Amino acid sequence: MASEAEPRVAAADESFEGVTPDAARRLLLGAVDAFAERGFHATTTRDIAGRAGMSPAALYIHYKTKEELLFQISKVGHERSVSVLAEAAEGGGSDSGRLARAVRHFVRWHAEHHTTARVVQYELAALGEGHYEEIVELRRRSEEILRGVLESGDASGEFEIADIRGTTLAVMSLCIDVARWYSPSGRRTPDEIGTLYADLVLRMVAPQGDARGPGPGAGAGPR
Amino acid sequence: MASEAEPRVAAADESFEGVTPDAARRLLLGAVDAFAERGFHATTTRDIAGRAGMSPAALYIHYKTKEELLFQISKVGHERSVSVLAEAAEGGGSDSGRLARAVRHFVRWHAEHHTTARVVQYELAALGEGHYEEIVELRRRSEEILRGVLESGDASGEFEIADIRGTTLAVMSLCIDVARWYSPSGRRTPDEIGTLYADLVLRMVAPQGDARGPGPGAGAGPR
DNA sequence: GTCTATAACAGGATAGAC
DNA sequence: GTCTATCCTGTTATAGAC
Repeated sequence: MASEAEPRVAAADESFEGVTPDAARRLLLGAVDAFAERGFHATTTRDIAGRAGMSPAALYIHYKTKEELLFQISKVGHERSVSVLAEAAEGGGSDSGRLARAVRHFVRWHAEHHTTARVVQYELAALGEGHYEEIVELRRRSEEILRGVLESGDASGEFEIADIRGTTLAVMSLCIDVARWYSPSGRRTPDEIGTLYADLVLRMVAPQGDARGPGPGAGAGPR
Repeated sequence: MASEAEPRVAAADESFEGVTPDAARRLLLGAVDAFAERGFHATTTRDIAGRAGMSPAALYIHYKTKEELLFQISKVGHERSVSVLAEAAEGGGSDSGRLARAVRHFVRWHAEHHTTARVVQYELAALGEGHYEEIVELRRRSEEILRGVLESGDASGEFEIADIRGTTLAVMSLCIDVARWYSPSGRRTPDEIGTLYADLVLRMVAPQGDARGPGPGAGAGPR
């Protein structure tokens, strides 16, 4: 069933195109696929090497341990996603425009690179001690970028946000979870999801004119 | 560090109180903790048995395999979360009230039972073939319940939703992801998060009076 | 039902030839 | 740099005493 020769790496993830030499990159791409499919712990080094068309031993020329492979993926992936978010948020325009762009691009990244994103978002716990700390710092930056946009819009009155930290968390969460459920065979393209989500998020922060739902206790019913 | 005697099960998760005999329940609770902390594949049967204050062999009297433990957790957990959602959504009141209640309770469940929820939401891929199908059916039910509320509110004009399936997915996603990031040592209680999220979701679906963001290209700025 | 002991095997990582 | 062969550890699951 699973042929063990000839490189077969499904992920055409250009995030790793800077990695050299070629064998190291193939291993990284193989690891991304394997980790995304089965999780870090369930993936064997034999599997990774096989996907790269190499013997198990060859892996250790390029990476000291399996965990180092995970760390590289996590680092490059986080750097990419942070830079996508930063570029979108730092571009000009109104805060609404910046927020919509940030959400659209961040979501799109998580869908288009859902294999990488899945590893990045769901295998953090498998990182070694020092490595984990380094990654957490990158995650903190994402959150700060997004919070900056929300704060700016709230201050100018363009948004109306009761709980900025909580809303930041919710928006991040919404975007990140795309990596969990997205499938290329699903109904929507990454861009469609990004556009839909940008709209939903703008609604979340839009000032409430006055016409709020007519029903009783819309915010906090009893019980 | 890790003592191997005496039952020590952290999760006081009442979801499993119906499980008998006592040893089987302790094993299940130990497995929930272990799977949530380290993931299914990284968890050893020694660890699970140890948490239940038993020897590794004793586990196999109550469960045929490690996967069967996962299946039981997943099944009971899904049943619980579906019933929490169903009760909240089926209660009376306006559609806004029902939606707010559904989100608040569903989120609260994912926070309060974040160990169980983490296993339920993130270890699906480790389930055996037949077991996986059974669980997917339960997940489909959750989605249908939520979609029902959104459809009802949209039809009556209480909500204004452009893309019902997409919005259903987004709301589910938002709630589910709480299990990933929630920590009991965080700033917010499960109920506070539930209330915040219910408010954000109501905003997502509220009719847009007219006062939308003043900035140019709020919805879809050029690239 | 639980224990101790162990079978049977898989996986991470290394040695040394090419 | 890559391969084949292998070491060694740790894992699931079982056998048989109590």
